[in-house]
Amino acid sequence: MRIGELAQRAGTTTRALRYYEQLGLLPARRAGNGYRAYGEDDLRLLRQIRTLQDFGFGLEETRPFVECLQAGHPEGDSCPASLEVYRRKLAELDECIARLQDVRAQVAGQFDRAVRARDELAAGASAQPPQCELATEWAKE
Amino acid sequence: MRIGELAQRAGTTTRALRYYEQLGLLPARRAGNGYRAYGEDDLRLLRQIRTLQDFGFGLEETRPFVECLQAGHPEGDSCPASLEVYRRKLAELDECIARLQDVRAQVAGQFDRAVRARDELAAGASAQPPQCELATEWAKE
DNA sequence: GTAGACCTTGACGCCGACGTCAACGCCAGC
DNA sequence: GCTGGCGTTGACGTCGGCGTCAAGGTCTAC
Repeated sequence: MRIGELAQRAGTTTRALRYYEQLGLLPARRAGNGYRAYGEDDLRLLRQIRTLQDFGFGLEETRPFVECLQAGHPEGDSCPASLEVYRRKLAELDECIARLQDVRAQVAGQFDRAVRARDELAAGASAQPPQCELATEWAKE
Repeated sequence: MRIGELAQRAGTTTRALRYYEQLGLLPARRAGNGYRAYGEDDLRLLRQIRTLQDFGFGLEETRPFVECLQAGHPEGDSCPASLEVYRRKLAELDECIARLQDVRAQVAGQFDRAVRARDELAAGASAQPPQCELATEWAKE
């Protein structure tokens, strides 16, 4: 299989494959004419890479999984190093989610405060509109 | 106030301030010798920028807030354009958090599956250890 | 033989928010 | 006058994961 076919079957591009090879992540045999030659195993590796990438893993973080498959193990995560990456990544995800939730709460607080301040100004001009915006008001204007 | 002092008081660097000026975000008056000259108002603007940056806002997203302050409004979020940015950002945050939570669940699933597969292999060699790992096992090894 | 569809390497571009360095100007204190 | 610590502009580097040329080689079909 040549690079174009592999790229297409994996839903990626030839440029990405060349990049992976440059990183030593997905080495390729060479045909007599210098063309890269891939096998079905490489498709497997590539799918593993793409899956992890969709999870937000960096390419270097996929390396243990790829090496695990290359070593002949049944799954990319059959090796301790891969499990370690899972653990690290889960911790990162938890931290990231917690941070984002905290930020969300703060931004929502600022937003509500700003809206209330605006409505109080408006209340001075007209009569008193009932102030029942306890939570975030959505898609106004 | 010269650039170094402002940077120090705002907890940032001179390079960042020059960058903001380049973007037209934080323009500076010039002293006779060509030095940038800032006032207390600029410190206010700068703090607004930094606060929003800490929330994960891009510099362009801070612009409405800065312009709002520059226009003489009491707060950076006293203007409709700023509220609009808040709304967009809240939506982005919600989407991002949901995506991360989904990813977290998938990674945790993969991790648990891989761990069970490993333990099943180990169970063949020794006796049957009680398999009670319903949830994620943490910090093993 | 020639068009065109594939392949090769190499190199620069991109995004954001600066870091870092170079080479120079300005000013205060000694 | 000279040193040291500010300031100035300009330009290139960083990080990741490629996109996008450019200039050529290779193979197939007509």
